[in-house]
Amino acid sequence: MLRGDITVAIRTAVMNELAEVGYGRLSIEAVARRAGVGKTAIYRRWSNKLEMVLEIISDVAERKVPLPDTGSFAGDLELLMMIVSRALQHRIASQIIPDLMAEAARNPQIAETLQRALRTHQQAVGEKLVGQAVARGELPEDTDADLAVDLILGPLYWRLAVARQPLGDDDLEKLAAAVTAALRASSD
Amino acid sequence: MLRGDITVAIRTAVMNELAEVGYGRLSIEAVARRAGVGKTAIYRRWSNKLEMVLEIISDVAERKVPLPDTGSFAGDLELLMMIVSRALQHRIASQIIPDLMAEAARNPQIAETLQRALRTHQQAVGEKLVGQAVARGELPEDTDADLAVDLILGPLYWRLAVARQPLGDDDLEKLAAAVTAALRASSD
DNA sequence: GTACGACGTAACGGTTGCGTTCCGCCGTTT
DNA sequence: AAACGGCGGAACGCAACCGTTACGTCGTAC
Repeated sequence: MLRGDITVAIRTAVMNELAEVGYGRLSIEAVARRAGVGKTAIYRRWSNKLEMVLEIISDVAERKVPLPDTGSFAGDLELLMMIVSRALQHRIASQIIPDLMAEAARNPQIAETLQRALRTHQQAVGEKLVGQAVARGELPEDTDADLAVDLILGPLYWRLAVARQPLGDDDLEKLAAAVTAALRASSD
Repeated sequence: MLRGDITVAIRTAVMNELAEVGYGRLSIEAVARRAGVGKTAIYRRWSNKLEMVLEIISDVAERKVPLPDTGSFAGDLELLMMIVSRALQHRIASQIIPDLMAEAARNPQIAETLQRALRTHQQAVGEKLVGQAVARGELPEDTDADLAVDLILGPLYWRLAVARQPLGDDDLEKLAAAVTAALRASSD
């Protein structure tokens, strides 16, 4: 019964509004204005701001990242880091993600939604990446997948989302090499 | 002329309010209420919310971190990571920092203030740490100090401020060992 | 062609915050 | 003793947004 095109307009309006003003200052009225839609159309779909954002965000966040398998750990790692760095340099994502992360620190529902989306996929990616490398003999058997995830995503997130410094291909290579060295030695 | 005790009350109220509701929803009225102070006392000191927060934050952020020098790179690194992890696990800091980081993405003035505070100190710490280690022959001469900072702070920030998973002393050791290995190999 | 229902518009009363102003109080300075 | 000035409190007009309601339009299903 609800018109699909209008739902889409609202969803993209929410994303853009989130990027521009953040969750804290996001207002239903502004979303309606931006989407060219009446407030009623929004309240017909969701009962309040939190519910609306949660539904839209979790929908976007749960789109799976393709798990790399290039045949070598170095290749997998570089591909993964490339994908993540591209994502974190995307205009909207780079605004929304840190904002929601910060919001999650004080809103358990947002935290849970993000954790489910992030952790599930990232942990899976990390475990697959490490598992493949261990199976190939490229990494020690006792390699810690969680540690690997921290080492891979941490510097990328820090550099791109926090320090907000551009990351060139050469930087990416250096980073990948460093992470590889770190994990190779991790059984010491 | 302005009473110092009142200024202090306002400052701490701002910090607590920032931690609880974030910059986006921080209101002068709430700060005044929390500080047990009239709005006039606030407007007598700052002309608006942005100016107030910037002044207070930059004041706090510019308190220098003691630069470690334990005599060995491993010692320096572990000490630094311990200090940073302690700071990031502090209740108020762990709420305020990601929030302001996210806000910085859309407010150039906040971005500049944070960059100045963060970058200046972190870069200095990174360069000193790496410099000492290189001088002692513990790291290759061409070690990239920026890369080192990314590798040291990235995983910590990711783990504590983003993923919000506790970091035990053993995890810290593993992380430090991994970073050391990464940097040792970075001249390859 | 009639009934249904989602749509936009407009308005509602209520809340919150803005930045400003005026007041009376009170401690300090002179 | 008098003047000064920061203080809290209260109220101002204004703006934004909340969540809800009523209304008229329009496309679709029956």
